[in-house]
Amino acid sequence: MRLVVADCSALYTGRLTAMLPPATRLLVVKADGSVLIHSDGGSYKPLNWMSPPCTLAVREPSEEAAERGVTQVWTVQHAKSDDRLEVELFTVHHESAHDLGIDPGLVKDGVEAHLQELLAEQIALLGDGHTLVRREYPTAIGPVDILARDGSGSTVAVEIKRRGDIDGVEQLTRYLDLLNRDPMLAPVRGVYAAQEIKPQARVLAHDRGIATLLLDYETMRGADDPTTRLF
Amino acid sequence: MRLVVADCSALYTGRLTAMLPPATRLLVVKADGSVLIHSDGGSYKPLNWMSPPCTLAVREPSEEAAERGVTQVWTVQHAKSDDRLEVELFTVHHESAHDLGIDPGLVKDGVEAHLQELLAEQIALLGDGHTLVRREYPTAIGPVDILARDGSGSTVAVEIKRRGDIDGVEQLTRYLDLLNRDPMLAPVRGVYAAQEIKPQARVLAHDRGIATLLLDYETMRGADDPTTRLF
DNA sequence: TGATGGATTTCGACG
DNA sequence: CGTCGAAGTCCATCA
Repeated sequence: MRLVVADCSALYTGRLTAMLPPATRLLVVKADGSVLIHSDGGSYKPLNWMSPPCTLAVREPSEEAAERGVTQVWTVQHAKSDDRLEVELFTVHHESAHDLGIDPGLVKDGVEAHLQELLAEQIALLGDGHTLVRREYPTAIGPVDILARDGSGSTVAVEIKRRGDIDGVEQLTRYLDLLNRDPMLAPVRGVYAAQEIKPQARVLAHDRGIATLLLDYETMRGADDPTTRLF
Repeated sequence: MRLVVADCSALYTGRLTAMLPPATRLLVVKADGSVLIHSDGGSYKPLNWMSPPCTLAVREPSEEAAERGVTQVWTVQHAKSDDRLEVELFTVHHESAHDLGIDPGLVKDGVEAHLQELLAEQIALLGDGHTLVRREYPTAIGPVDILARDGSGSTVAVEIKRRGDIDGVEQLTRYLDLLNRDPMLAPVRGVYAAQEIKPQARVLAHDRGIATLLLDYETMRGADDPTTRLF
């Protein structure tokens, strides 16, 4: 990995065109040739970048560019598309290279898949007497997150989201349309379960006879068997 | 901005729980206190990070940690939530600090808004005889990207996407349902225009009587007035 | 290898 | 300040 702090300007052309006026920035060149241009603010997203696979070529500035104070020109060309990033470097304030080796990677716990696990374990959150039929119940248009039966034996389809937006309601509606055509299952009720449900999504869901269920991850995690946790 | 290259491990707890085993990585501390942990590969996204507003506290390791070789512990606490990032540093290979100043920011050209402008200018792409009614035609559930009339005077509603996914078809369907209730406009045809249309979206659109139109940005940009371009 | 859907999404616009 | 939709989205999973 190469780190360069320099005054620079940049031009990206590809899926869009984006220009970066001259300023002092951090340039990171990773082992795979990818380049990140970071400012001293914002979030984790660089101002500009090139994703691998790509190649970096460093060359001398043209005479015209040299007169503007440019000392190096970086051309980063994507290997499989016309995406290209051109960086003009003026003063270089810092430069260093480091051997990092390969990274063992990240271990995650607590994403939507985990919410689904927990709700399947704690299916009574849907109401007393509910039993799990199965997770990822397959249909022609994709799997339903959870299929269950309520106390009276009728079918319940559950769509789980971390953030309950309107598109999740659309998705569940499509599943319900399909499931209700199956005489073995019909009538099927819908439940939209999420850690957070947007007002518009709630309104649309209730409008379509779909119940909403707010999931409390901390509580659910607390109630689950701690031996199944990753760490 | 502070740059540190060090052997480190990290633990993030907040919206999820994520663990990073020990390895050599780049740590970036931005002026606003935010922290990025980058490996020497992947994309522009860090392995782990903390977004501003947050505060970084550096402290000595506990006795137990010191015995494991830990030399520093960084605790990055989000200001408004319980999100927290804990980094244990072992050997530090590099450390430097740089004053970057504020960044003038990025200038973009060629996003969805631009596609909409170009299609409005070149409305005949919908077919001979089409005329523009207006862009961002307001409805109760949000603005329709483009409203036009075809050669015979009947109304056409256009939804524009860069990438034509299934949700765009759903969106246009909702608009059409609504617009078709207006006797002044009905019957309204739908056109789904995008630089790329996913097969499922195409099938669903045609199933609902919605036409699809593939947009070629380069050609459209070539046909437009070059003086209106940003650069 | 391409399609699909989630994401610690981030980011910008608008009400 | 929330809400909503786009993004050079990235990314893993699955067919």
